[in-house]
Amino acid sequence: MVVMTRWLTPDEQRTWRAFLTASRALMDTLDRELQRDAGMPHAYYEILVRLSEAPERRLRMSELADASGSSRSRLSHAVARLEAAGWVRREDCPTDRRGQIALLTDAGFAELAAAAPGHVEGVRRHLFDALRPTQVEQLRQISEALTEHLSRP
Amino acid sequence: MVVMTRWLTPDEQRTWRAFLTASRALMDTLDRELQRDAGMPHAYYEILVRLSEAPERRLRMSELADASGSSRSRLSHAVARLEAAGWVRREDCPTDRRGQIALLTDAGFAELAAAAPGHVEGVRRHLFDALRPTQVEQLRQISEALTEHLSRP
DNA sequence: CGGTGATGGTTGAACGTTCAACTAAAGCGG
DNA sequence: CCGCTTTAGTTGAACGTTCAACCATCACCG
Repeated sequence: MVVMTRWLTPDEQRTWRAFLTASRALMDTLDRELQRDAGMPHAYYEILVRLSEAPERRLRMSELADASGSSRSRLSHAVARLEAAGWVRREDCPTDRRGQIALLTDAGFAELAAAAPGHVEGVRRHLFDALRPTQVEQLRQISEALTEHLSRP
Repeated sequence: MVVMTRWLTPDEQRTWRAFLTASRALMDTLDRELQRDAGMPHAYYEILVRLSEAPERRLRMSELADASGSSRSRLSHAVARLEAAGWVRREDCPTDRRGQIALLTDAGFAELAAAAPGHVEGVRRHLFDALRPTQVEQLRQISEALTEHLSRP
């Protein structure tokens, strides 16, 4: 079956490349800052954040994977490292013998508390300082539409 | 010196998380599709694209690095792999004996031509089909503002 | 019940990226 | 022309991610 490719218009082309460049540059910058100042990649930071927001600072591995946007495998490896660093602990799940619960230790919480201000400052400087309030609102709507669309059939 | 952290407002918080989730999901999806259909990660695809657009399909390594948003080191490793696959070749630069020129081979061009339609279709489906024309325009302006801002002092 | 498929999570290998160290050549000031 | 700094690019090790295979347990249904 022959299917015609729906190529991008020049405008779309330009938007796509601009988005690619901008989001890559932003993420790279924040990742590098976090690595330099807190010794951890952004993915690990986000795992700690999600744990810190959970009731009792504990979450099932799969919920944590969903919340932090990691694959299960990625999370397994990551939690193994975070556990070695003493920032996270694992416990068996009482209601499901297959399950594991990850919990943020006090040391992990302290680490997060130390890293947060610098990182938030970075997000503000590199992202929000570049945008007008209208654009912030637009970016939110675009992002939400995108996520909505991506999580469909 | 004590510096007060400029925390994020709830609106900014929401925007930041939405953006994070959306861009990660989008990139992951496109990367996975490209890996499945063309056997290469998105970063390699982009290197091939930039080479294909250059005069005579050749670029200095550093120009290629800038154009494709890679670090020099990343590009070195990547080109080594692309060369092993027969898609790219290296040549000495005649005007600067330190320099290297990467050039896209016919095999590489063919590979790219085979991969492009599927990938473009993915970009259209996952990104542009989710947005209204106004939003596409907004996203472009936001992205350009961001890049502009990031490439400053 | 007992089988069958789905779910939760881990593992190791292959891969790609980063970081710091390094070589070599170019540019520049005296 | 000689040192000094800068630029171009590579290298290897450490790290993080992906992918596929895997084990264990659970849930459902005949």
